[in-house]
Amino acid sequence: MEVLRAVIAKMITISAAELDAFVAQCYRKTFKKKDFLSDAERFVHEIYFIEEGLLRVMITDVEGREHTTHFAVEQQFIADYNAFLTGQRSKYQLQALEDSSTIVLPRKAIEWGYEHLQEGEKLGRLIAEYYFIYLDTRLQHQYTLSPKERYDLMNDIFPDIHNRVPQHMIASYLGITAVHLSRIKRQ
Amino acid sequence: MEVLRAVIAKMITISAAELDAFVAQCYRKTFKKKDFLSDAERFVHEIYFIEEGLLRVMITDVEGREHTTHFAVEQQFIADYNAFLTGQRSKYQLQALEDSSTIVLPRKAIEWGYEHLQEGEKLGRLIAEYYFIYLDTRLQHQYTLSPKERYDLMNDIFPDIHNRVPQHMIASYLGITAVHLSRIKRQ
DNA sequence: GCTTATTCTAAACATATGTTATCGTTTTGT
DNA sequence: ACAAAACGATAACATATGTTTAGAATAAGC
Repeated sequence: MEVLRAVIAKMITISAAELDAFVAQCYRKTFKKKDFLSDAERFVHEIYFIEEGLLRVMITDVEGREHTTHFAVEQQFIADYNAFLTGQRSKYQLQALEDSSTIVLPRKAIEWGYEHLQEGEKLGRLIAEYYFIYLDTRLQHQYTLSPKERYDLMNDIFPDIHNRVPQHMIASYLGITAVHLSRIKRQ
Repeated sequence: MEVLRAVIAKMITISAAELDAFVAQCYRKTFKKKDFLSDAERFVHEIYFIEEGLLRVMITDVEGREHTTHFAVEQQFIADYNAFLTGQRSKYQLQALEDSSTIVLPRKAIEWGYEHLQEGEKLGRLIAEYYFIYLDTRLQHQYTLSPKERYDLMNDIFPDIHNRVPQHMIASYLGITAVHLSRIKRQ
């Protein structure tokens, strides 16, 4: 749990005792490649912290088509945070794209944190802000960048993604089809 | 400022004295139809609370095309929250679509709130969460609903929008062209 | 190590959606 | 009250992007 402790300690001021108490309420859970952490239509009561591996968030539309909306790797949090917050059924699925090791932060631990950690609310605020910034920035790119530019940007930010996830998922993440991405790369 | 006080009091537990002190750091600002509250490429240091009127958030792409990303009305907050949080230059513009009255929450007031209000951090968390949920839900709809369905949904949620904003902005908000929206309505 | 499944590219084809232009109608500003 | 601007509908046309299919290259599973 060392990495999780370090990540939290970087976000807020927190004592070792507080960290102990918080982390004691979390537990490790591992997933094999292609496992689903969480399915659509379920109620969501946990956030995952990724120790090792690579996961994605996807959503399935009425025609049964999958859309990948998010990739996450080591030292990041991942969840259907919307369903977690609103209490509504999940619309997303979380899936491991590699064998992965996660730490589960159950709702109880998080709410305990809001009440008992000195800066628990601040941690919650920072996480929500982080999620918002991530989403909004992606949206901005969707509006202002061409598929090709989004593709190049992704390669800058996450250079080894090609070796870790299949291209059709990258295409989906970029909002285009696999065929179209292949065409773009040709040029 | 009564409405702002009420909205805040509904979100967190807060004393009248705290509210007084907070609200004293805010001030009213009015805008005429078509005025810009805030321009792109600026640094953002305020959040607006809408007392009266209707505003939009828009972004301009490289080809000079405007995309409307958000409408907001009475009793809602509006801002380029991304730029506010990250300290980067604004990518969005905020524009009044009707003569509007707002209350400006300067960064100083908000940061003062985090430090001095009993539940200041919680208020910040709730606002960030609200923004996130809003964005994420829109994204979900973009993935899973057809333009026609998104149009119908918008009419359910915001029935009088047609009388308040021109159709080409609604189309832009839905992610389609004005011509296409006109075609959809014909059916 | 062999067999099966997955992945990427390519070509041919299909189409939803965008673009441009026109024309009444409505709204706005002075 | 009038002129100018903005707006909504429509038609004709253009095209970027999606769809389907096939085959060769890789990777995965037992």
